[in-house]
Amino acid sequence: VSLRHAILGVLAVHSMTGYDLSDYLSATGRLVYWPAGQAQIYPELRRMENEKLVSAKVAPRGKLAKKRIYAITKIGMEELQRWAKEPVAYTADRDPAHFKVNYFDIIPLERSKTFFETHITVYKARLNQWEDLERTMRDRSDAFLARRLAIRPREEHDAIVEFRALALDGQIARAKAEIAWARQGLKLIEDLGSRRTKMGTVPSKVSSTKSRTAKRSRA
Amino acid sequence: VSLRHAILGVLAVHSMTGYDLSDYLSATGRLVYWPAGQAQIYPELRRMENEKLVSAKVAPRGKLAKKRIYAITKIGMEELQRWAKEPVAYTADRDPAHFKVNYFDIIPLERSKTFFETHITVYKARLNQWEDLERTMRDRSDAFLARRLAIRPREEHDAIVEFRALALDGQIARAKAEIAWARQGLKLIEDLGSRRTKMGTVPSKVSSTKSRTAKRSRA
DNA sequence: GTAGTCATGTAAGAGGTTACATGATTAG
DNA sequence: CTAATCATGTAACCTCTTACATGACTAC
Repeated sequence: VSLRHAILGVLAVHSMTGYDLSDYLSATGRLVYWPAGQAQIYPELRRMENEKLVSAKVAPRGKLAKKRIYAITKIGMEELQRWAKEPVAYTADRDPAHFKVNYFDIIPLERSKTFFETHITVYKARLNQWEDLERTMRDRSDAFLARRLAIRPREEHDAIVEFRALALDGQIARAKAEIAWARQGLKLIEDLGSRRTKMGTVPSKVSSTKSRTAKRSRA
Repeated sequence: VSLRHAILGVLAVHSMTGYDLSDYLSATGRLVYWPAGQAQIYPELRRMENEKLVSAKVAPRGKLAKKRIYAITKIGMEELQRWAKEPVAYTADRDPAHFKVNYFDIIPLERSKTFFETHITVYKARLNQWEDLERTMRDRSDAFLARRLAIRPREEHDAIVEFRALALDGQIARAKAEIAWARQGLKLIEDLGSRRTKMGTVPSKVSSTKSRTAKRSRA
């Protein structure tokens, strides 16, 4: 149960509606990033309200409409701390991308190449995202962090920032590892391409991806 | 849908029962590692049978009992290839361990220390597991790989081994990144501990942030 | 003969995704 | 006036996990 604690983590800093919560959690560049759709948020908030982890204040929106602004309760704060202390449950890491590479011997090399290029693109985007966030955090210009710091004693500020940065470093390290791995993949494809040309068209120099029927055997 | 393709990947090399499949996929040191319980395997096999991706041969087991030995069909092989060519769907990576570190400012340093030590233990075990597997693969002593190679032309053997090794390298790189990150965490804790002099004490009582005024009561 | 393994399943539930439904409010 | 945004939800479905149910077989 981690969505619940992501919600508590946000509400501990700033009360907001379910709509805003979904927005906050799902947007990139957020200190508490745990993407969740409205279909997940609204029912969860109701459950949390029943368990007194959060409290809702019904506020008017315009003339007729209303909205429910959720705030964390004392019980909610305690639950957040209890969960933070608790060890994480390590689940088997099944990575669909890594897994798929097992079967690249039965597809054209061109496809594998595209795969690794996409992989690099995806993780470079994520890397940038995390690095940007860490920067706005370290110079204390992130609004959410500033608010978090404002409600905590000054002597804790360093620890708060360092732990948040460390959390981001975990994501950053992973992204870097994925990029390096994908580059290793591209290198392998190049090597195999110059060695054989049986399963698919191989761009040995510049891409001349015209015919797949070219069959050359070496040695 | 990836369990389905893990199953096809195994059956492409060796026909077996649902029981054996669950065993194979879930055991460490397996080339096709995609842990799945029987509750997942059996219904999936039935669905796959309906779609003609696999075929079952009912074989006797002892005198009265029977078992269903599943084999991959031509359609199944085609589906495996189709899926291998298809790009992977990248989902948001939510890592509960990285996420939790965000909240280490509200728990005792001792707890955080335990967390990182556990993290290192977990990923060292995984690292060993993958490295062992890669070794038994590279020297061609893995039984599953040997069987895979036996049914493929010799000139493909290198590519098969290299791609499987690459897949493992992805897991290995990730494990190494996690270990390095956790060590960074331990170092941070040491630094914070020496700054604070009081090791293992809660920074301050968690107070409700509901009131943004300076209303903090010590319970 | 009993314990552990082989073998096949069902039930319930957690967590997440996609799509749909509804209506008020605000910005241009 | 219209479109985008704010706001709250429901329904269906997918994947995975945990627990339970059943019974035959094998090793000791």
